[in-house]
Amino acid sequence: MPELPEVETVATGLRNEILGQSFTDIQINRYDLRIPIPHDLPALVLGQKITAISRRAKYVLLHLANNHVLIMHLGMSGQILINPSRPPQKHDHLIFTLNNTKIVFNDPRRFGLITICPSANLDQLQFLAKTGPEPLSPEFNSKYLSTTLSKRTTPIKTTIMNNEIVVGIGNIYACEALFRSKISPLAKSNQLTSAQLTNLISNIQQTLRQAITAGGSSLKDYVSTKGELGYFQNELEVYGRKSLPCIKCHTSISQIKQSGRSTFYCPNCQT
DNA sequence: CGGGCCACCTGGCGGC
DNA sequence: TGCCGCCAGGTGGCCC
Repeated sequence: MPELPEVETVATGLRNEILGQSFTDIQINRYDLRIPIPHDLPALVLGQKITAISRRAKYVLLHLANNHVLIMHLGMSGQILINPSRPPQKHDHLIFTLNNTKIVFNDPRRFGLITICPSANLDQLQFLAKTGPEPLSPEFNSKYLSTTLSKRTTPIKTTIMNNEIVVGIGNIYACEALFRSKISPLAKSNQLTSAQLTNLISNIQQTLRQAITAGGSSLKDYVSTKGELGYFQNELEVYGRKSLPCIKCHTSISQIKQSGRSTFYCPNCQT
């Protein structure tokens, strides 16, 4: 279930628990995640102190004292659990131990990944090499967006989910931000006015920030229990509401497919 | 190069 | 109860 706010929440949770600690053990139960776990990962990680923890796009980055970065991605179904009280489970693929803390990486669908690279090579890493700005950064502004979209005829929803344009906006937040902006997900990217783009950016940022705040408030539950509490489910205004009345105008919410992904929108409010 | 489609993998749910 | 098909919050590759 991870979108950007959730990954941010995970990174924050890890920072609170294991920043400054060193790896004392690693148990790898299976190597074949989306990409194979490198066989030299344990050698590069064991004994190393975590000097910083950050997030880039939907990747959690653990910066190590030996100038390597441990990179983790949750895919569609991944969880990172800190000292879980539950017994080990089938899809606990990797377990890190740091002094008294256990970090469990669980991912039933194995769309997630764990890898490591020298810090200096991070930007050239396959997954981060061609990525656009962070949605919450100053670089993601209307000037950037209008320039980048000027020749794009792709529907705006597909565009804001394109990591080369802007990273970290998943399907739910794309739907929610477009709803708040009263922009149709089908609108061609290059036909939006600069006022619309400014408004869209503002709504993307507000929605993400709001969800990060919500994630933070239930952080403890999230890391200590099941993980899939759906802490922001209550705040969703359009996602998952097919055929239910729009909360603003009571028109029935539509569900369509765009680039293979479900899109929910109000055909009356969003034009 | 832009844009659409598909595959990767497992589990949950609704329908029959 | 059981089986089947469909669906899922991500991402990159391939093909036109």
